[in-house]
Amino acid sequence: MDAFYAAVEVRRRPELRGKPVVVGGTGNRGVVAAASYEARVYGIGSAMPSVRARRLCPHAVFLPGDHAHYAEVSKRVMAILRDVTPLVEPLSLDEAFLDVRGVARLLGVAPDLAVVIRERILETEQLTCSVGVASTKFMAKLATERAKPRVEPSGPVWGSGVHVVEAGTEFDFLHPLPVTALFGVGPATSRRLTRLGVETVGDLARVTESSLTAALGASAGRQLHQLANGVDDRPVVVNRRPRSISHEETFSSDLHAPDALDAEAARMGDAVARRLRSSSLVARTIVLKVRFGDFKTITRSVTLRAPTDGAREVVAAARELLSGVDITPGVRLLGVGASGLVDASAHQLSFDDGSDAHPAAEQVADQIRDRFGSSAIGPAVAVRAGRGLRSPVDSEQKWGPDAGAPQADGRPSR
DNA sequence: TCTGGGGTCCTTAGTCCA
DNA sequence: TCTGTGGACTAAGGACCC
Repeated sequence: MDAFYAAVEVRRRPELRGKPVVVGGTGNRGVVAAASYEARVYGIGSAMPSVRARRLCPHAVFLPGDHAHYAEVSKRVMAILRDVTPLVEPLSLDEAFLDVRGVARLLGVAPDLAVVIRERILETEQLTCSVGVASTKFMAKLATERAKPRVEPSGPVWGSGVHVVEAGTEFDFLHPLPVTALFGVGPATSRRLTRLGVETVGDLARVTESSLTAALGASAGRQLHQLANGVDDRPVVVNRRPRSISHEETFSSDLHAPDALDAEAARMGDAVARRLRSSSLVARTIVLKVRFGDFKTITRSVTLRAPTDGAREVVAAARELLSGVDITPGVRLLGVGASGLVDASAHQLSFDDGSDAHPAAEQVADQIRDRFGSSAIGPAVAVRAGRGLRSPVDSEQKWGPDAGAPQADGRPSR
């Protein structure tokens, strides 16, 4: 999807059409989640601090974002794709891989299907998307980038919408691209490759695999060597089970009070447990993430005796991990996560595993939240500490702390 | 400039055990 | 019984993606 969150907001509020629209954190610690192409003309891009975006284009419309709504729209768009083929692998809310080899005889060849998909999404959702067609996943992704709208100083230039990499022309397409275009090449890898004299994918293809593995490690070296040479045999995978579930939050100002942090850990642990239950998963490992005022980030984790989806166990583990962390420098961000996930149904509870994974009280709490909203009930420690019971959904809607959010520990702002 | 939130995967180091 | 080795597992951190 093109500038997905921003496009969805413009659809809801047609008066914003043609204007620079920025979706993301509205506070001074937030970042941009999506920018309309009109906003990108000013140099605004995703992951940019909101403060900087505001400086670049003060008259842009800044919106806080509505994750639940985007998820709804995404579900409908994915349904359109599944109408074409059942082999759909969602990559995020606004991206998916399709394997259309099996439906070509029935519905038409891939380039024609790409046009059909664009038309259907535009017709039913009034949203534009770009489609890349190629013989491998990573090449299709690069082709999609080529099909997307571009930004020039004079304004947005709407792209072709579909880009096809014909068989036999893969290297003509691939080799002139900068290495940073490849999936998995970020700033750190790019720096190392520059030291090897590698600027383009073509340069990369000429480096031996052994040189690459020596510079980047066995896994990354091998993978990049293959990609640069057009090799990518990953299939489209339809049902991926999540590997981890987490909640984290940056505070509007650093927290110092142990009680306040303890309450936050409890609230986030409760939210994580609830999401585990709603996904019918249990977790073996609980992870606490702490980012200090100087941005130094640590994680602490514990593997439980038995997998759980119980709020009591998750919260207890998170609080225990927090108690072992020196918080005196002040905490900018706190997060609680669960990994080592297995299907709840596959996990047989034993009599002596120390957990009762589905206490009746938690099921009732889930029902109350389903009916009256997620702020209707929460862990007592969060209530006692006077923190609002922000729900997982509320948290998902945020890209950084609110503008003007109250100080959680009552300290004056710096 | 000043860095969100949700994820995935990889590397390294330490420990336990056969 | 002692020692070495390698695999499995755990913990922590880093890079990367949308």
